[in-house]
Amino acid sequence: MEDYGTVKLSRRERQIMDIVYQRGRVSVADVLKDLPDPPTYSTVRALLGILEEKGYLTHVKDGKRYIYRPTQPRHLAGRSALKQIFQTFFDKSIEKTVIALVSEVDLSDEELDRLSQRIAQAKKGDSSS
Amino acid sequence: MEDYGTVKLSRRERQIMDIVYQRGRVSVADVLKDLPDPPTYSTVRALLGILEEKGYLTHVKDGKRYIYRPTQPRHLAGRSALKQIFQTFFDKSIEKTVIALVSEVDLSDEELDRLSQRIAQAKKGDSSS
DNA sequence: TCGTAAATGCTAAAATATTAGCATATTACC
DNA sequence: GGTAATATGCTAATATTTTAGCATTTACGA
Repeated sequence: MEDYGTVKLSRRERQIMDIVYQRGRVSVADVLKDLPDPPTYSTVRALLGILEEKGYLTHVKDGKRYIYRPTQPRHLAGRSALKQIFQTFFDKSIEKTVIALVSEVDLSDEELDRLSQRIAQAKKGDSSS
Repeated sequence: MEDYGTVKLSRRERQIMDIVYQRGRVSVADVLKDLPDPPTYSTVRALLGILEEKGYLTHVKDGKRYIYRPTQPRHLAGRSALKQIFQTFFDKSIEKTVIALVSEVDLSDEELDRLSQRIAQAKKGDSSS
């Protein structure tokens, strides 16, 4: 599946995909609730249909309504997105990106310790969790 | 400045902003070179003009051509982008995001060590790089 | 200096995205 | 079963984005 962050998707489509990945599974009403400058119910349905047609979503029926889910698993989509970010803003340097990430919020000392430990561990097992 | 990743920008505009942030400063020809499914020179000029009008870019003259640069500094735009990513794909967990990032590429043992050290350091000085 | 290559200014057409509205179906409840 | 509430199916209008083309300007070298 193509990287959805940069290419192919329109503004609204992107906004919707973000909501879908945040929630995991969505109804039309869910999406409507989260969309900035929310359009009408009809509009959201149309967009979801387009995204499904393009292959980014599938739906199943739940009672009388549709529940949409992404076709590409969340962790894969996240990887693609991260790749895009660290290529664009951080000179393709993982290290720079991690530093920026860590300074983004205030982590407690314990959290920082845990993090550096887990990274240190990664060089051994690489347990593909 | 508004987060340019999710809202307000069209598909082409986003593609162009990504190129601008990757390169730092761009001529029309630069952008054209990097755009997927490249349109014409004219088209790129129009888009750059729009982005400037919207406040995302400025230009200066360099000889007879324009050089465009982002108005928002790269590291700030990167922070916004990262925030968006870890909220959308990683349950707002810095830790999950870092793990994903580190497993994205094969880092050498030294690099991993250095990284975990720098994170461990962050809990003390927080020297604003 | 004068010509030429390569840039920008501007305008308008074409394509695409976004939206709304009406018709129809499905579920739940009395 | 009948009915109201709440879905979806589909179509068409509107808005925006994307594109190209022509006119004009600018820098540089013969």
